[in-house]
Amino acid sequence: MTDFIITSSSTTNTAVTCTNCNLDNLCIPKGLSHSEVAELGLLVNRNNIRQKGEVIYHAGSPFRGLIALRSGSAKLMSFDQTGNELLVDFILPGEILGFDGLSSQIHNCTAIALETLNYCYLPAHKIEQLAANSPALSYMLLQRSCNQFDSQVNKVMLSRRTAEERVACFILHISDRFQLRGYSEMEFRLSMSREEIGNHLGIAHETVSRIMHLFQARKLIQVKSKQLKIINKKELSNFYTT
Amino acid sequence: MTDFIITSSSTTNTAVTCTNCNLDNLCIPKGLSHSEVAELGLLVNRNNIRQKGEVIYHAGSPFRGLIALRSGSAKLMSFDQTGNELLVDFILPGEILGFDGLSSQIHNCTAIALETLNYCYLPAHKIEQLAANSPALSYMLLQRSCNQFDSQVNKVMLSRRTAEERVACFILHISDRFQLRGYSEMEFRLSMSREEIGNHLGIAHETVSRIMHLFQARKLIQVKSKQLKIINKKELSNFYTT
DNA sequence: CGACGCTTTGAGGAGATTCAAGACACGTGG
DNA sequence: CCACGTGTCTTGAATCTCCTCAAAGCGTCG
Repeated sequence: MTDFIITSSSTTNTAVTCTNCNLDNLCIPKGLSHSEVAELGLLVNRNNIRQKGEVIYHAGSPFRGLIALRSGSAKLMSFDQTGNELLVDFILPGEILGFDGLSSQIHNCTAIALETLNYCYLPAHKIEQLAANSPALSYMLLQRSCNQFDSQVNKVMLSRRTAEERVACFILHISDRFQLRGYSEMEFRLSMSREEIGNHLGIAHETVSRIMHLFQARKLIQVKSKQLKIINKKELSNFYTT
Repeated sequence: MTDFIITSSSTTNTAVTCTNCNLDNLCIPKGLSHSEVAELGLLVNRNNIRQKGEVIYHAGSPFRGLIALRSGSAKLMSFDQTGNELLVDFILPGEILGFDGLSSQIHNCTAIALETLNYCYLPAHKIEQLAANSPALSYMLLQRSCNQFDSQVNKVMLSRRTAEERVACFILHISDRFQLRGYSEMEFRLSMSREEIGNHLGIAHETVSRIMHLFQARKLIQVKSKQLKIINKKELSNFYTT
């Protein structure tokens, strides 16, 4: 069976810059001019690798820059004083990581690889430099950051819905993000465990499992461990729209 | 009894600019140089008034700029397709409103006055201009925006805790924000209803009421309708730290 | 092949919701 | 100034959703 782990096809290309990266319409370059992308390309630090379970940055460590995921996937975790942990978000290729450290210059969250991954990073001291040279780029960063705010608002809204609605929304959201990256939106492999999904959605992992199998019984999806196939996308979305 | 509605003492001063505003160390100017504050002052549109219940901006309307609250208080609401509403945040003087529209140029949220309020606003087309002239200022906006992200993460974390923990946290958080603005942190008047608190915390308004009176029975607070007095702040904070 | 971790499934229990009804506060008009 | 009406707040009882605890199945990797 095909493995749906996302891998950038250009990782084998040694001369990749932001200009010829295949994620350019998802990542920071999206919407920038040629010359701006070229300038960005000169400042970016490429080909950083992490294996499954390895930390990209720790909560409490100084902010060293923004990170753009090239391939693989990661999870963004937050911890409070009581040791309670929250899986803030799953990160897919083309998505930006690190905003949690920009405000105070200290990371509030910990980023951990869910599988082998490759990322680029834009050093902190170069962000201000960019802001000076390219207002459009700095405005774009601001937009990206605000976008994260919007998606957090959606997350809070979701936390008010029932467990079934949350799981339906999670499946559809992941599906959309796979599609945006050129992968099948109907059948894919989840790189995260039930435990991690549950943590992210605010429900017990047993509940995640129960509901996925309930959806299977209703012929909305087909699930076997980490492999997932959407059968009736429309009804699945009606599910949490109504 | 003193009314705890926050009012900027300088509203009667006709020549207020960012340079002599008494909220300068809470609002956008915080951390900026004299000349930067002066430049900001020239771009800002002042003395906009809204009465209780009036809308500052609507979800779906085009982004027209960032708003800094001078006096009074507001609530930031979000609505999903199903008509479900979420009270995203309460806004106090010195806080920035409008990030929800910066990413897509269309507001995702609706901002509504909780009482008579006064605000300044920085028009959208001037934000890019500012970014060009003052990298520090644009970087500051980015920081502010990321800060919002951090506080949303905290909000999601809070949504995992029990109802009692949420109410305790809400009281302490409001208390801290009053203190930061120079008002008593131990006794104040809530400008929002139980319904609005419940919506914000993700619990029924009956539960808010029950728990506040439970806290009163435990001699942690004293509550009478909208008037609130903190008796034992330490134990109240232990409450959700342990 | 065995051990470990992840997933599934079941039963009982706790916390919060919903519905309902009464108390209180505030503003309006007589 | 008081009576009235409306909206907010409080309190109670029944219900429900989801959690916790427990144990068994499945897969994977050394």
